[in-house]
Amino acid sequence: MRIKDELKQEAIIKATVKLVNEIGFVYSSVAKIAKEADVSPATIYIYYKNKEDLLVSTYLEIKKELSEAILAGVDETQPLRDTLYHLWHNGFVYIRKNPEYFRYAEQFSSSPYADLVDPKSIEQYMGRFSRIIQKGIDQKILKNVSFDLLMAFMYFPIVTLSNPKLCKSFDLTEANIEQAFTMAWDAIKY
Amino acid sequence: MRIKDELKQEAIIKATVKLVNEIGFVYSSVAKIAKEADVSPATIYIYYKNKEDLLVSTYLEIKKELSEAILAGVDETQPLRDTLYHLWHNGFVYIRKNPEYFRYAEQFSSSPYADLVDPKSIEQYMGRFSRIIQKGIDQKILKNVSFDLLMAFMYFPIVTLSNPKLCKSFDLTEANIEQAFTMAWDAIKY
Amino acid sequence: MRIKDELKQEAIIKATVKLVNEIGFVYSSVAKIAKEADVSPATIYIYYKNKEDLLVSTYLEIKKELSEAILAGVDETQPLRDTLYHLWHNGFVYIRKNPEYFRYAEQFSSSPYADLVDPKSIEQYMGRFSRIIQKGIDQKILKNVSFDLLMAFMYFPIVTLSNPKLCKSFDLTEANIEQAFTMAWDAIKY
Amino acid sequence: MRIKDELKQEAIIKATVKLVNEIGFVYSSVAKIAKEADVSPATIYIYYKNKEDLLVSTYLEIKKELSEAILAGVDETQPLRDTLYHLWHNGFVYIRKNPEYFRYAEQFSSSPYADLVDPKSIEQYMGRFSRIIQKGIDQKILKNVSFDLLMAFMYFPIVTLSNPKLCKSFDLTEANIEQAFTMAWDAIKY
DNA sequence: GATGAATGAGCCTTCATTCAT
DNA sequence: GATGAATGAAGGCTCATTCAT
Repeated sequence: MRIKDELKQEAIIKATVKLVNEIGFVYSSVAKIAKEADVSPATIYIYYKNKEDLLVSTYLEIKKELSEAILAGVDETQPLRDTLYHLWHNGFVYIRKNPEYFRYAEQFSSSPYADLVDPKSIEQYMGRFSRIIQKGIDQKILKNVSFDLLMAFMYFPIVTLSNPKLCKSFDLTEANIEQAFTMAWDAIKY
Repeated sequence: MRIKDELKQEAIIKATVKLVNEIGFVYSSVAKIAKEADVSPATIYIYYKNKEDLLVSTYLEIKKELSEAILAGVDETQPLRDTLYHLWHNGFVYIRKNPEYFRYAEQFSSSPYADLVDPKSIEQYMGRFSRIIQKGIDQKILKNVSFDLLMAFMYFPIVTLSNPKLCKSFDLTEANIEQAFTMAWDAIKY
Repeated sequence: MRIKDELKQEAIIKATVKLVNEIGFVYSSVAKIAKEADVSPATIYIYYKNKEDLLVSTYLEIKKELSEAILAGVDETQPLRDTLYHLWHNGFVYIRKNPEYFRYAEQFSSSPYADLVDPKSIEQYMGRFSRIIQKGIDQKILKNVSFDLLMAFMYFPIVTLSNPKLCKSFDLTEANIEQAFTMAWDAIKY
Repeated sequence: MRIKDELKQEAIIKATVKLVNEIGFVYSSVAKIAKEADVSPATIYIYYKNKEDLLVSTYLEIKKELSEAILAGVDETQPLRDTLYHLWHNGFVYIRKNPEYFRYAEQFSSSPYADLVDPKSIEQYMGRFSRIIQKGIDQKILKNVSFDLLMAFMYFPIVTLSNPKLCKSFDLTEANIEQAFTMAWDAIKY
């Protein structure tokens, strides 16, 4: 038996991301993705159970990459503000380097496919971040509010600001990233 | 001749919103909407030029309602913090009362149909809010940062927190609304 | 009771002919015809049983006009060649003056609606022409061939030559009309 | 992989021709053609870009066949009258053998789809015929009149006479074909 | 493993016609 | 008589998926 061709799978993922970015989630049919990847539609069904599986897997792959990128090089022994800024900065840098992956994830999140993702598969990436936050609350460095609230000011602004549709004039420069962080920090600090 | 049945149009809008909330934007076909509204598919085309028109019109209608609700009773002579809290509170109250309209608008914003909306038709609702913010900056009450940044901490958290998909455990109680505002205010105040 | 408005009926016929000429038989929907005639679709159903009736009636109306025009001023006491030329000329003149009626009739003839016309309603107009022809045969002025054959060379060339789609460069000038007749006459004469 | 099933494509063409002949151009929907061909509607779109392409391609195929049939075995060294009779006869024979193809072509020619055919693709078949005619004019065997006029008496009568709708009692017997030719020849000869 | 052919279900939209005023 | 609203059926076409090689 032949083994699955990694290059082929990669081509499929790239085509998926590219098409979703170019023509949107709805119009990215399996046939079009196959054509873009220079592959038969049937081939996609060798690597993925169905379209849903393709889209969800691609999303999870990106989400994993993003999470790893965000947590890269984090040193929890540093002051909390520095640690959080490190995370914050990592997030923006990843998006700046991989805007098309980020946009795919954004589109996916607000599509009906999002409901199909097992929440645990996302939360696993949050574990460490969650613990860092909790420590900040315990030490009375952060406001003692719900996790959702802290996320709303420490994580989602990254997404909002990086979305050119929502924030047309916010460029991902170092100065802007830092200025935004100051605001986020002011929001959550005790 | 027969006059247009207002109830019929309303039924169409309600069916549209309901279906989009239940099964998502993509799967809400004209046929399904018609069935839900207890109307012939062809009837929809009496009231709307096409599917796009139906969806966009419904969105604009909601956006208008939301904007009016947010600006209702605003008194700019009050201290800025009070004014902004008033707006903030109005927003959450509207969403609490019309969660299905809000969710429709959210899904619409992140769909390809969003590109079809003339930006001006949205910005018109922002005018007054924008002036209030600018005054705050001029008086050095607010941080002197870009409008996008202030929006990211003063407006989009409303959207984020109200989205049960993103914030599962954030209920729109008065206490939570106020707590969230404190954070937003801390983020933007000078 | 009110009487039917002749102007309205005429507007409907004119709109029908105009639209069929402009956008073709297939695309001339009742709704479009109604709009062109500045009338409600329902109104058309007051004057005509259904779409078929509208189209057939319009056709018959034109056919009648054409037949009358062709036979106008015919004097059978003249030499046969002169009589036939008179008819021939009349035909071309009518078409030259009413190209849109002619084109409508042409399109109708080759549409499925044509099958719905009672052949008798057409043949009635042919009666006199038929007798003239028969006399020519009896007097051995014309070839003793079937009526269809004589029509193929004495009548259908009018239609063919007047159809700009088929004969792009044949203009309906007097010289051309006469030249064509000479050929037709040569074909049928004994 | 599966290779394209030639039988399937042929079935589609046959079904198209059959249906157009039976129920007319307008009512021959893709769905009905598919059913007649015992094929899925979607399959038709594998072989043809769209309905237009299906109809036009079928027409061109027939036109090509007809043209080849007409020109088959033509020997220009023979006397012009014999050559033309050969062409004339060939045309009738093809139509007699393939009446359904001929009727399809006729209906197509007078449908709005006809406008979509590149005139050149038709004219190419006319080239040789056109040269034969021109030689006849130069040698003063034929009347010195426009090409359209010669066509009106040498080509279109074939079409007219073969159309049972127009000429109910003209059978394509050898005697009739010859008789008709005599008339055509009389029309065009010098 | 890989493919292009093949498909039934469903898409958005328009149709000829009737209804209610 | 005249109308615009209303409709079920059907239009052409694309979809996610499976088949056969």
